[in-house]
Amino acid sequence: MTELTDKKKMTRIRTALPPDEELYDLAEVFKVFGDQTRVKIMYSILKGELCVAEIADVLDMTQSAISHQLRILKNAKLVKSRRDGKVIYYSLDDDHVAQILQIGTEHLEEQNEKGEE
Amino acid sequence: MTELTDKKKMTRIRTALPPDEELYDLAEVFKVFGDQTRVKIMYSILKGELCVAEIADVLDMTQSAISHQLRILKNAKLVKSRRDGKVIYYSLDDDHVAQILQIGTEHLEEQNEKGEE
DNA sequence: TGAACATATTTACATTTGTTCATATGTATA
DNA sequence: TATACATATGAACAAATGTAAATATGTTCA
Repeated sequence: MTELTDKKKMTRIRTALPPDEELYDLAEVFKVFGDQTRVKIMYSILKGELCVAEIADVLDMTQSAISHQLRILKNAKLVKSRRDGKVIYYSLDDDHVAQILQIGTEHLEEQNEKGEE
Repeated sequence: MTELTDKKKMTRIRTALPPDEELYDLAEVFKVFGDQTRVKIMYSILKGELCVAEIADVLDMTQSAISHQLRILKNAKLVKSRRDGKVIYYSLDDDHVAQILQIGTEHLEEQNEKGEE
């Protein structure tokens, strides 16, 4: 007599999952990574801080658009800011941000290699 | 005579960015990570493969919903599948997927610690 | 082959998300 | 304090995204 699914095993796996709240937060963080403009902003400040106007110049977008995305990035704690007079400089908040960008890029490269075979 | 932005510096940074197509693809991958259900699915199969019905059982969701999300995960090459009779088993596609989940979780923990201070 | 089962797909809908334009806030300095 | 400058915000709209219900596909085995 076999069951469709091994209830005990499924319960074990379900119990081992991180709490819902943590998984929710995790998804929220990745959601912030999931936009081309924001990825570009993060890459722009990967090597050093830039102010809003500079980022807008690099990406050739309006100051308003950049400011909006920077707020989202800052709320998610992916970037931090520092004021110097009337200029506000933005940089990546912690090392994990660069790491995630890096591993994501590696993943893409690996998948591309696989695809070429 | 100072400029608002140092055009040469901005051009240098702009030129150093990965090509647009790559940044687009990167954002697309993270977009797939940016959903609670998909994060849960990936965590469910972190330690070993499961079939659709089992995942549906673990997450207490319909088979249809899980199947939809699995297709999105598979298109993004985040999970792979293997058929055994009529059952299809899903597992993480490559090690980067687990790494990204891991670093994302670390990021959250670090930010939570900062917040508690 | 046909019935039963596991998974996939289609369609339609509601919600979320990104962008733009206009305007507001806050800071430095004359 | 008035002005100029750098950045932030609000509202409105278009586009992308997730979900649910119904149905289709593909596989096994009697």
